[in-house]
Amino acid sequence: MKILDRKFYQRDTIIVAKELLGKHMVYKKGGHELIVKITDVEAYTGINDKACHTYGGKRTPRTEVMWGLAGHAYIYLIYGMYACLNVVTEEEGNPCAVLIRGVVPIKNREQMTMNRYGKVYAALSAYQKKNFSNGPGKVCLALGLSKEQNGMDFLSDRLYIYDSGEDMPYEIHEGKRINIDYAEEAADYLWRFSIHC
DNA sequence: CTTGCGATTCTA
DNA sequence: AGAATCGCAAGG
Repeated sequence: MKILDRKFYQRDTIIVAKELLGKHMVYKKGGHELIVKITDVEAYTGINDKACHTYGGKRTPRTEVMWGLAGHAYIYLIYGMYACLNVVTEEEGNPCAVLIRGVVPIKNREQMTMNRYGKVYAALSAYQKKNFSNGPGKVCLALGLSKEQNGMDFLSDRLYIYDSGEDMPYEIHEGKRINIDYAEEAADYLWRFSIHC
């Protein structure tokens, strides 16, 4: 088990996105150690990417974290009710990030179920189990992440990503990013990466 | 201050 | 297919 270091994140966003697949993310909260495997991500490549929040060099209080050091968490609120988790990449001043779209629970699934539904896992419907954390809003709900954790460092005691050492027999699926129709030609870039599980 | 809308989710 | 729901950014 090897914790990803700063250099891992300070690289090309597409590469980091692909390499995050299959890695384990740890978040400790309220005495619980929540661990998930990353299965679905999207790359947002900064000022030249029409779908990116920093497109055209846009720098606002919300996007400030993306302009900073790689390996920090960029968490923002979407549609007034859901949080989305991103990992900042590239060198400082090159505001890019990887959106975590989907994960599967590895440890403390029961706690995640409480976070999300206030129930025990066994009480969930088949539909709820199947779609437990397969969307960016769901990932944050399950882990208990919200805007308050914006700017957290992925190189800290409470939040980090590690390589579990298991080999990656997975085939990486490439597709178009979701819900960015406004981004014109950038909407067609194949910058969504996922593994099956 | 006002306005328009979004890297979504759930239900019908 | 539609509603829920509000922070954020841009413009006046």
